[in-house]
Amino acid sequence: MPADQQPPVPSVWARPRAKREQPALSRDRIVSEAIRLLDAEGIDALSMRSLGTRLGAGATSLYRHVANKDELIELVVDQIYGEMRVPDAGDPARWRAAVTEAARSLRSIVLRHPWAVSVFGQVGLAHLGPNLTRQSERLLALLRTAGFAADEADQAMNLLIAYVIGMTTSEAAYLAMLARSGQSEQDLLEHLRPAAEHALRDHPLLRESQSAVQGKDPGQLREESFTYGIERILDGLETRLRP
Amino acid sequence: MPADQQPPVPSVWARPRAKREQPALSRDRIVSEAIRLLDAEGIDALSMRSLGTRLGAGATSLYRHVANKDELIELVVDQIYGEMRVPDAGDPARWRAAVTEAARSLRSIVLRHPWAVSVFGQVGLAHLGPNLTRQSERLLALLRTAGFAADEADQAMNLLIAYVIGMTTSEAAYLAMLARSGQSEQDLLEHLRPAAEHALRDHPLLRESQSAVQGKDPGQLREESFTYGIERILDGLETRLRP
DNA sequence: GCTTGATGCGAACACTGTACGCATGTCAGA
DNA sequence: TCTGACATGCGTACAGTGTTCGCATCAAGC
Repeated sequence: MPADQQPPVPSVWARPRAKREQPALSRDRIVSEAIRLLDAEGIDALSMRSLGTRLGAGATSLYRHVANKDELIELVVDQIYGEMRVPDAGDPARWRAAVTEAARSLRSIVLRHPWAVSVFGQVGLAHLGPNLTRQSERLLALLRTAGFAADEADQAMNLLIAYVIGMTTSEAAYLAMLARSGQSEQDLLEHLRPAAEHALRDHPLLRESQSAVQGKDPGQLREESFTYGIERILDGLETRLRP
Repeated sequence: MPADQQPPVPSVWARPRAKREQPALSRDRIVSEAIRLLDAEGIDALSMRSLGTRLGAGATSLYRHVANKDELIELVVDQIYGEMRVPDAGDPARWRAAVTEAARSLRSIVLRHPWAVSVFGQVGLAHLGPNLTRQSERLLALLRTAGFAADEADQAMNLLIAYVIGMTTSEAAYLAMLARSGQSEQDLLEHLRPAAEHALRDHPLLRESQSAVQGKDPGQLREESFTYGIERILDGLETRLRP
């Protein structure tokens, strides 16, 4: 090999790259850019190629830091569980308020990241991720200080999380459809009106329920409905604390 | 064009097909074959091509009866809601038993069709499908005769369905993973042991809960946990009926 | 017979996840 | 300073995806 490997007309710009000036590619950067992409464009827009491009990298470079797309999604799901806020276990008398706050926090995560509900079914609840385990431990502490024994606290936690996930799944799926339609919620509902009327034709009770909420603010209704469920669950749990 | 379009050596077997001897392709046949395919091989195995092949048809023929894959999935989801059994509204005093039966029925549908949970998030709850609306009407009737007013019955129904969907989502995702692993549940748990111990290292309460159920039958535990949640929800609802 | 409308399907397109092998950059030790 | 080992990035390629389009075939009605 010749000693001089430079091209005939050397130039700083011709050299590949002086140094690795960026934080390079890392699992963390990949996961958080994936979340940004998902928040901005939804689940269908997430491909290894599109994500790679956003990171200024080739599609296949990601595979150095992530085993495959499924693993990436597990990481992404655990990451957003990290946004959950569970109050410290404190005054046992205020356990209802604390649990309610945790539940609202989980709901708001899902509404902030509505694509999440379309991967919960593949990932389960990502049972072993560090963030989910951390939050579970804190929620469990809340219930234990409220007075539940070890095994029952676990069941109570499952009940609470299942309710929040189930409720927000239907909310988030609806909101994602709304976003895809590009219309305002009122326009969409107006547009769906004939189909809805036809579907409820032979169902007087559903019609009655629906006309009872006619004209109210849909967002507030969702909020109230969520709160109603939490309140009933807490009522049901409370009967176990003082027989 | 020449009058004789037959090939030089005509034959019955050379002719495309004598008659349309099969029930042909129809939306119903497509949907039920899709469910068979999903039950047998899971969500990843469902492609328009694989489904077409199973029906003895080309992939693109399906598009004559179904707008696209998303619509097919909506139809499939509504179809399995049709398997739900909701008791007739009868004795108001037995509303807890009736609601419990409906909830168990919904759970068993999801466990029979575990792939469903990975599409709930895309489809919402398929709000306008004929089967779901029919079952909702029946569940609503149950709650109305139990004594709930129109608007509250609606919220109670949302609470119940959200809980069942949320709980079974995590169950079904776990069971799907179990099925993919090809191992028995005991083998899988043994195999996951080291990872689980590492994940729970700094979480004493989770460890305590987990060791409390060590050695018990996992299937029965899931059943008990589900029942616990339903009971608490019904307790919570009951406080609203007799103040 | 001829026309019309519904149905099936082969070919093609743009895209997907990912395996493989090569090039490059970093660093430890001689 | 040279050398080997290793980690990282990426171009290429492959099998498979959902879906569009235009052409062939059928049944029914005039």
